[in-house]
Amino acid sequence: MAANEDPKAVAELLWGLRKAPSRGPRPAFDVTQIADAAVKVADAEGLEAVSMQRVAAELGFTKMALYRYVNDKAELIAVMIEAAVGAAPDLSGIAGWRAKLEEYARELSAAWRHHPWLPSITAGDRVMGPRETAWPESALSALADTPLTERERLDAIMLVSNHIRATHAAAIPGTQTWTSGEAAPIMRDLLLLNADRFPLLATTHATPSATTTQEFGLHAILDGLEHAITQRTPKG
Amino acid sequence: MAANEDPKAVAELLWGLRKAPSRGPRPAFDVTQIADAAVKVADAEGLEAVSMQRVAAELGFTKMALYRYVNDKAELIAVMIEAAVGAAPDLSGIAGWRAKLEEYARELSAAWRHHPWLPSITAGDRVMGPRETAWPESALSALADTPLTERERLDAIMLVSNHIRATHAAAIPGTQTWTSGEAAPIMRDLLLLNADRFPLLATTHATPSATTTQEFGLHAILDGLEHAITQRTPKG
DNA sequence: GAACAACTGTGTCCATCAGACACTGTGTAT
DNA sequence: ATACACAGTGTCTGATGGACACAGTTGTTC
Repeated sequence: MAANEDPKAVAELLWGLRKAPSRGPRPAFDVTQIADAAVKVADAEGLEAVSMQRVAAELGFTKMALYRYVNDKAELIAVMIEAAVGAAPDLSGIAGWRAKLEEYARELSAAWRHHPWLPSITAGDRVMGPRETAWPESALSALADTPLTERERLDAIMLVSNHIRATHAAAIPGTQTWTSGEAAPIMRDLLLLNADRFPLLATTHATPSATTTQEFGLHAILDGLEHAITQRTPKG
Repeated sequence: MAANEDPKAVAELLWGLRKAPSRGPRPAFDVTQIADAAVKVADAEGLEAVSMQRVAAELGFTKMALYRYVNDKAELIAVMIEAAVGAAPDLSGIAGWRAKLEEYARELSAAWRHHPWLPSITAGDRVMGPRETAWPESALSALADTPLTERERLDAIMLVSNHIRATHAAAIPGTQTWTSGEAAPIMRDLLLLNADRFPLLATTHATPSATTTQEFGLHAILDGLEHAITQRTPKG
């Protein structure tokens, strides 16, 4: 559980700056095969099933062989992410920043739906690979014609991405927050039992609505951004 | 690393439904002392330093003694959360839903600042204890006089909470996104080296701004909610 | 008061994890 | 031909969460 967390080494790995050796036996595989195998395990059995042992077994090699390609497990995770994120969407064919951002959110959500373990580990300070980096680049393009400052554009796309991330679990099939998962029904019973202490929560029966939690939040965020944009746009 | 994840058992623990035994030796301590010790470790050395061994040592007992009070580590985490979350804010003295939500966001942010490990583990489907449950109850009170539906109110407060959670790390002292952490400067160098592939990101020099990332997002969210609220409010 | 049953904390054991290190074998450069 | 750099393997360590048997303690029941 050490996970060296050496961002410089991770960067060299992800951006192809590792020097290829000239002498010695040919490697039996490469780092992308490791990444693919690990992604396969994570997709099938969850991220917690991904161990050096398990991934090595998937490739038919011993655990320690992986350490020739990857310094530690943190690097394994890094290449997994880079392998699992798909191609960033091209938003140039869409008119208007709002439609672009909506499409971006949809694409992001779809990518994460294919790899449910992805959103949780892509949070926080981290070195991204080139494929992943293309995503925020794409998102920024949506706001290019906007009067927002560079800083605000960055904040705006993080706001959208973080919202999709947070609502990801609740947005999976047709489930909704407070009604999905196995903890939710128990939580509901507890609230009803303690309705005197938590009247607002207890009476919130998760009324079915036309929009999902994810849609509601995205809509609100975009409305808020629109407000900021029109405010900065000189009228006339 | 099993973590039984039995939400029913967790609920019994957190809501005080565990039957107290009548016979046998008196317990040397109780579950709240375990929780406090674990919180102390997490605050000082991070969540990853919290192991059964470590917490038991803190109390001067063996690891296995803890299992008399807690079924597994998942329950340890659960009582840690309940012990660490402070008292939910009372928003009744504040006028207007927007000011109330702003205060709520501030309080939430402050609570998490005292326990930086808290936001990451409080995400997702989970059984909450009574102290923690008081928080969303408090947040809902901010929107009570609002024309939003129950569902929308829930979605709204989750939107705010999730935003605070996501921007928490970046909001710590005076740091900003893309400039905090040890990965950020490396990421920056990579972007400059590959400015042709990522022109928008590369030229985004994280221009200093008056507002923080957290403030910008919260402002946008509240603007969006205001839009939804005024839209539903019959004019005249 | 004695016997019993419930309960306590302890000691021992196991599987699994990430990772260090020594080793044998292999291919290339000299 | 020989030396060297590299490959994958086997073995070991320390930490993890947790199962289980055990001896000691205490309230309940006779």
